Amino acid sequence: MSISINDVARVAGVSKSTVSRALGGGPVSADVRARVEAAVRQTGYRPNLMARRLRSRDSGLVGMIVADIRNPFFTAAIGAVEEAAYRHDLRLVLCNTDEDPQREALYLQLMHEERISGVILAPTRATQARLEQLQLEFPMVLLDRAGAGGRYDSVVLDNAAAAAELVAGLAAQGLVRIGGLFGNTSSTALERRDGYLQAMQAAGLAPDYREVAPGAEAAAEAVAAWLAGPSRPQALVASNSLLLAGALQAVRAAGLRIPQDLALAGFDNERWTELVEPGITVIEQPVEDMGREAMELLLARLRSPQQPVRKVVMRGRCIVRGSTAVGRADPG
Amino acid sequence: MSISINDVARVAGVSKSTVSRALGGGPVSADVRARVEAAVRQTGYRPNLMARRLRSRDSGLVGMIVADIRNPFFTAAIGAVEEAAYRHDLRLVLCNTDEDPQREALYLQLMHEERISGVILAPTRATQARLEQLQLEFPMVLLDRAGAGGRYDSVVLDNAAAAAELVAGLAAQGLVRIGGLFGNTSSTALERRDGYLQAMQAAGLAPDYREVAPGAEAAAEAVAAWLAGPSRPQALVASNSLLLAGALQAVRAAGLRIPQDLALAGFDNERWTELVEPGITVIEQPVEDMGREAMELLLARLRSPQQPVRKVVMRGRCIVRGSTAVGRADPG
DNA sequence: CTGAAAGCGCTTACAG
DNA sequence: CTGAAAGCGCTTACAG
Repeated sequence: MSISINDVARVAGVSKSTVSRALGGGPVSADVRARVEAAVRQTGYRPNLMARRLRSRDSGLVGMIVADIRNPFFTAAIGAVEEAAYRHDLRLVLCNTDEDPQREALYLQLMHEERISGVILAPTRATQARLEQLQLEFPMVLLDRAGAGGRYDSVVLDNAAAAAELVAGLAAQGLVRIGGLFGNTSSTALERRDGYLQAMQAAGLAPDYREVAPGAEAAAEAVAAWLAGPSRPQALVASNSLLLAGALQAVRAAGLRIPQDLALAGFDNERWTELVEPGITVIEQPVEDMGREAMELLLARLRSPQQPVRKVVMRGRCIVRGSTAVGRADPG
Repeated sequence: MSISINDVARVAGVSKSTVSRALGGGPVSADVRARVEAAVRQTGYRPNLMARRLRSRDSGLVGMIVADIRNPFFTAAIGAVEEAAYRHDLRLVLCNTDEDPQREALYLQLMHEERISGVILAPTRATQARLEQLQLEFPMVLLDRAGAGGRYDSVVLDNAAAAAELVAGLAAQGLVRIGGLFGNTSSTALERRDGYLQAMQAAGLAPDYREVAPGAEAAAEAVAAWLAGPSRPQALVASNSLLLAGALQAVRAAGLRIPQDLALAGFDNERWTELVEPGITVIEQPVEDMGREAMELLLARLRSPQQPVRKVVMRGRCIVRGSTAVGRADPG
């Protein structure tokens, strides 16, 4: 049997109300406080959070639902959110949906059953569409994937601008057949595709892109077929680091040289993008800031539920490396 | 105000006991079951898990405490554990300690306060030492880091054998100054170091190793100094993928060729180890299996608390790539 | 098969 | 400052 507040009360010789107050930092006499503290030590008492939360109607829990825990972008975001939660004395319940809308729905329901204080979510497109009509009982902040919708606070990258910057850089080097490789589950990929399309049009180039499942395997397959096909691109822009890795894998397998045979650029400044040769040109996302900011938005919303919806758009940083240095010497 | 079981009972025209039974799949008449289900739909009722857990004394929660969420090994392990938890209708509470023993202690205490059903832990050495005397109220399974201790079920790699295999491979190519690079926080690193030492001795070679904080930055710094020093190694074995990446970074910065100037090998078959040129020789860990197995051990322990302690040791697979192909043509 | 009652371990008005 | 009482939303013996 577990030790309860009653045991402490008995040992300290006070009522359990008083123990509760002493533990909660309420107004108690110094003598009582000392006796309670001694009793806690003596009994090894640890409060039961289930009971505390049930009674106080505050779960002290924050949920985070991400689409792919194996994507380093999300891992880094989780780390930042966890850190922030820890600082605010909140616990983080993590859910991984593997881009499955059904699991997203299930987890959102579960969050409700947990009477969670708030949720940070990176939804699939499918879920995103239904989010607007959803009547949630807790505040939610969208991270990385927000779309145009307006009901939720969100923190995202300026995806279109970032993708456009990559394309513009390639076009400026005289490349013409610039292909795009985008995930097919996130609004983020959609926005990057739009930025790609706009930049291609601005450069007077004909777009050519593929949308694939957002993992390295699917990307490798798609790119392998693409490279073997009739309209081989001169450059490829991939919309996340997993797609980028898959693309690189296919390029290597095809025996093509980078950047002479194919220039390559993508998203997320993973360490390996600097370790391969030549290094890969990427958009670096301020992912730690994004995670922290998402938590800040959530806390602000919890404090004042009625405040206007905020959308924080962050700027990516383009890191130019050898993979796009066409016509120049490889700096690697 | 939230909808409670009382509201459902009123709408269905039965007592809340009956609602509870109907929802829990207990013995109720078909008529009542239908009415309860209709009432649930009508009211939009969702059970309050806090209350349910408090009463039933079963949290349905599994905790996972890892040292570094940014280490892909742990990310993959988390994914596998989460998947298994999901299948068994358990929720996963994730905690990240950043290799900080204080946070480990805090989280373990928290797990108790959550009345968590069980915990999967990858402890630092500091915590590991104290684990034996700890009197936990929940079962715990050690993942990846177990040491010699005997009180807990665990699933680990045969670390010494794996490290020895890497060293033997390098020694077989006539390399003499084979350096080791190990993390300074985990028993895993310790075991890999021991495997390294044994293999060096078996090969009649003088060991030379460094122990560093288990991150890429510290590794890069240490290796940079090492390479610039008087006894530059001919080969380097790194005990995880972060250290390996840091080492590679330093090698690149020093302008050395792999494997001619320096052979390189390490742990964890991250995708990038195949994408760099030459590819890096690594020990692949069956990380998904390890995560799944940890959950299996935990479930078995929950079912029969008195069963003997089990330690599952898994074998790594050595994947030989160009980074250790000294004296042969680079296969990359 | 169903309901009334007790109780899980807390916190929080309410008196004093 | 302290205690007795009520109650958070459930589940689970206990009767019937």
